[in-house]
Parts: sequence; structure tokens; C-alpha cells
Amino acid sequence: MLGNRYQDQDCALARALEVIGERWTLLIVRDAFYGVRRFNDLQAHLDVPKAVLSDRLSGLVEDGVLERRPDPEHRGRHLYELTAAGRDLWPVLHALLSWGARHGSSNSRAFTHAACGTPLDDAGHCTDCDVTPGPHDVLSAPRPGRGRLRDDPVARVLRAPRRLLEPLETS
Amino acid sequence: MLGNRYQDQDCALARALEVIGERWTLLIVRDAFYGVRRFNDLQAHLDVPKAVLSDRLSGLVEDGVLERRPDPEHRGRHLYELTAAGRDLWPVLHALLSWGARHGSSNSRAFTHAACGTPLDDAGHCTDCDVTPGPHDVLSAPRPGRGRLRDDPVARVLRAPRRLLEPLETS
DNA sequence: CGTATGAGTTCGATGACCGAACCTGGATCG
DNA sequence: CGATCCAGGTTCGGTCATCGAACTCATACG
Repeated sequence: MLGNRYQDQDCALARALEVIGERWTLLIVRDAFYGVRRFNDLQAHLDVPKAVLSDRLSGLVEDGVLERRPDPEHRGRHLYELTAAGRDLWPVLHALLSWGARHGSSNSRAFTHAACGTPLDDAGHCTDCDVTPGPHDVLSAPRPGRGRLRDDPVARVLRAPRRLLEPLETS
Repeated sequence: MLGNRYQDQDCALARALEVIGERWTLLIVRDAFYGVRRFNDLQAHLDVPKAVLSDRLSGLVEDGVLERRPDPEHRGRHLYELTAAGRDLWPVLHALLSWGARHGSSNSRAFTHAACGTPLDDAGHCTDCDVTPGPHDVLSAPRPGRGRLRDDPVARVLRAPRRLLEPLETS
């Protein structure tokens, strides 16, 4: 969805959708929470046309959701990482994931509080500790159920439980 | 954003975005929470092309987010109202509104717990009562600050504080 | 009867999205 | 040293979604 402007809507929702409302954008942010940082990994995991991925990454950097920095291990490459504003999108992402799991086909990943292992409720709250952990303290694991999964380098790494935001290596 | 399919993404987020990820869709859902129920009111408040509005409403009905029923007062017209699944989108909407208010220009509407008048935190939680009220128990009021607002029949009604989901009349 | 209004549908033009091909610059291989 | 490879893009032509304006059709209004 470009034509990403909702200029006459005087509303914070419209502002938010101008940043993360385009096609693919939230899936890119989701992958950033899963620790994906490289252009090629995103492309392989999302099957998005490179031109679109390039456009979306530029937009997210410009809007302060991602930061692009040179890859210290490879000259001429970049790493894309969530900024503080990007990490603040965790409640949005978790709410959407919960809704999708409740009202669509329910399988996906499960999220637990890393400190105690309790599954988060729909608001992202740990009922055991009575805190709402930030993404750094959330553990994400694939639910067992289902076959027919993707088979790209990123998907293979994600078959193990991982903390959110932990950099993901595919090399 | 049609081309609303993310068929190879085995993820509840992708499922959710197939339902509410298209351009205009979440703004329509927002208006439904504000009590807007008629085609024309939506069109006037959103400035969306009628063809697109018609398409989105059909999609939302088909996906079980809205219910379309005949308007008892006017033969041949319809009312669109949130289903239970649609009302479950409140946490998503609130999270997005909070994020947009925090990281964009901050003005919009404020949401308070109707029972006690306490503003909701970013997770939609009332810290005073220690509950997370559903949309029925949330009061929505315009923040004073700012001028240059819209001037359509829906916007005029929304200048008063209102409970979410309370049917909005423009006649 | 004539006009207005709600709720759409149809239509041509514009612009976003798509996949494939191409480009660039550093790393690796023989 | 030259050939190849790969990450990370950009360019290109075709398709499909979106746009605003015009049109339809049924009811309500005077």
C-alpha cells in the first residue's frame, strides 16, 4: 500500500499507519524482532521483491524505526537494527499476533517471559510476575503442531527457541 | 495494499495482515469503534473513494470483523457494526494509537477508563483499578491542544467525549 | 411530479507492486 | 592476475490496486 498518506486524518493512528501500514513493512519489523539484520536474509525469508524491500528499508530508516549501519565484518554491507522507537512497536506486534492466532489458524510461535517461563497473555503481560516484559525479556519458540514450514536459512535458525532481538546469524 | 496475500508466511501476523493490512482498513475499524455505522458517514469522515470503501467493507464482513445488517429505520440501507472478533481488535488499535501518539505528533484523542476516569497506559491498562477494560468501558475524548480539525458531520459529533462502541448519529 | 439523498457500481488514468534482468564492488579461487 | 561468486542493491516492462468523477437506482421529501 503506497499512497501511504492519510493527510487529512488528524489522528495518531493515521500517523502510525503512514510509517508501518504499507505492504510488507510489519513483516520486516517482525523479522527485525526475531534478530534478522541483513538484506539478503530478509529477502530470503519474506520472498519480497528486492526493489520493494529496498524501498521499505529506506522508509523505515527515514522514519526512525530501523537504523542502518555498516557491517563490521563485511565492508560495503549493512546491518539493519531496530531503534528505540522500533522496539516500542513490540506491543503492536504482539497484539496483532495474538489476534491473528485467536481468529485465524492458530499456529505460529509462542511467547514466554524469559525470567520465569510463563506464557504471555494477550496484552503481553506475564501474569505470574505481574510485569509486562519488554522484547529483550521475551522468549520466542515455534509451536510444535504443524508441518509444511518454510525452508530458508532464517526459518531454519528460527526452529530453535530464541530471545527476541538477539542477532540472528545464518552464515 | 491489495495483493493482500502473504501465502507463504506461516505466521499469525501474516494472517492478521491479510484481514486488516490493506489501505484504509484499520481507519474503518477505528471509526467503527467510535460508533460510525453508515456507509456515507464513513465516506465523509475518511475521504476514501466509494469504490474502495465498498470493497473494504465487503472484505471486513467476509472476514468476520464487521456485521452488515439492514437499517431498521431506512429500507435499503445498511448498518455496519463490529463483531466479537472485531471488538477483539481494540488492543491492536490502542497499541497503534499509543505508538503514533508517542512517536509522531502527539495529539489525537485520549482514552480513559469509564468507571474511574483514569487515563489508560500504553498497554490499555487502568493502573488505578488494575484492570484492562474492554472497549465498552473506555471513554474517548478529544485532546484540547490543537486546531485545524476536520469538519464533517462525524467529526462534529466526535468533538464531545463519548464511550467507544456507542452508536453515532449524524442525522 | 421533480428533486435530493444514501448506497453503491462503472470507468479511464495514475501509480504501486511484481519478477526478472542487470549492475557494482569486495572476497575467493585457480 | 583474471575469472567467478555473492550481497546488496537498481532498472525495467507488465499487471493490478487505487484514485476521482460520473453514473445508477431506490427511497424520501415537498
